[in-house]
Amino acid sequence: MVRKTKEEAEQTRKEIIHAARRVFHEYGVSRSTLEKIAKAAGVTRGAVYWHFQDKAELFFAMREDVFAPLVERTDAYLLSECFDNPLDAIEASITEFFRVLEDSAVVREVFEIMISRCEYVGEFSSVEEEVGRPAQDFLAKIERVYRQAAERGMLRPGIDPLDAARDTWAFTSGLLHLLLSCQRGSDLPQQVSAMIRVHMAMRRITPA
Amino acid sequence: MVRKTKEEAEQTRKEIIHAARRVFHEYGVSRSTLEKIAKAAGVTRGAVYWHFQDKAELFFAMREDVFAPLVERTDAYLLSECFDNPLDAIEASITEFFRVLEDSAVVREVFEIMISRCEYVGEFSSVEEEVGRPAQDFLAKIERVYRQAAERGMLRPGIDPLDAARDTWAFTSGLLHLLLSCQRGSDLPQQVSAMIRVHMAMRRITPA
DNA sequence: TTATAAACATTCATGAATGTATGTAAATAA
DNA sequence: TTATTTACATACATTCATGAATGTTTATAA
Repeated sequence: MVRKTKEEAEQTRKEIIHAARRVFHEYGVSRSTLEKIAKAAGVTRGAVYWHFQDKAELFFAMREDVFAPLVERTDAYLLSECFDNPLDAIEASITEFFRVLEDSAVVREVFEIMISRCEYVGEFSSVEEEVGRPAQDFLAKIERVYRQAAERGMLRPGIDPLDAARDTWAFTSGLLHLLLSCQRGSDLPQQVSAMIRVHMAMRRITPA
Repeated sequence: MVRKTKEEAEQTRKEIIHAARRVFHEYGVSRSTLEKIAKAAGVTRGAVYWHFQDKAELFFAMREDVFAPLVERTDAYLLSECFDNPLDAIEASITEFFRVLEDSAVVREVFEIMISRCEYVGEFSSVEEEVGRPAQDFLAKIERVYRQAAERGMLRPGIDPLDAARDTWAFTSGLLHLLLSCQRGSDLPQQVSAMIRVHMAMRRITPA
């Protein structure tokens, strides 16, 4: 049975992406042969080559699948006007990010692949920029929000908005990396939300 | 001419390690063949196999070469009794770490290899633990120093030493990752020392 | 002085992994 | 209904990396 219908074809495409994620996660990207991925998806290499030009394109597809909706979700909090304190928006956005990371095994797997199971050289060096861009964007966004907080007198006096943004930027990046590389027995996952709260508390005005 | 003297042999061993670093950095670990490394070192694969069992052992040797002295240097600041304010010890230690990273191309290359040019799977999954251990140790050490600062009344009231330590821990890790993955045109390297100063300033008692 | 072993170089067999080329049956358009 | 794609599977050629085996000097110990 060859020649599936369009929907079926789209389905196998998704299955290949899912299989790629599992195989990438288990063996690392460079040791993940297209044969292994194909087998894990229940197809042959022919199918993989039909849907994707090569391993790199498959990698990009896998990444885009989870990245776009994640950025959209966190931005919804960050840019929301519903918070009367902009600092709450930042805290909610970061908290949401790590909640998704905790709840969704798929998202976590993709991040683990990107952080500790992929070599950013050759065809993959462009990925580094694509991964770096959201990070840069995040810095720009929280700087704006911190500035709003300062204007409304809700940022602790003496703290420059840009400085606060850079510090939160590094904090978030570090927490992500530590979380993904922490041993199984670590209690870090349980500390995450508290760490975020403490981090933000340090830049709030003291509640008299 | 084969059969070198012991010192010459040790010299070629070091040259193989240096060559490995350059090749790892350019091609990534998995695409770095022992043939390439050997050629870069001016020897053949025979020499590489003589000194190291396989690529993994060569990788470990390269890492250990720069890691041990670096930890020693930063710990010297962190555990020094010369500072009358423990927060200065933390600040000096972190600053020193990033200064070495900025000044030494060798150190930077090794960190870049470990962070974005190596897949932590298979024989290399143990590296992740070895890299994670210094990070865990760092957390424990700065927690102790923060506690000293609190006892001496030099930590801003309302901040728990453990909370401060965790926040600094994440900040440092994040700054490292952002720095190593930042684009060439970025001005982040110039901001590093200021960011550290700002970070620490937020937990110092307000200078009246 | 000589036997031994160190410090490599060279060669070989083997096993992947990749990309491409070709085969094929069914869906779809005309 | 038939011609043409589509959506794969199969087969093939080529390249490349690894590990082991073996060869070759020469330092070094006895």
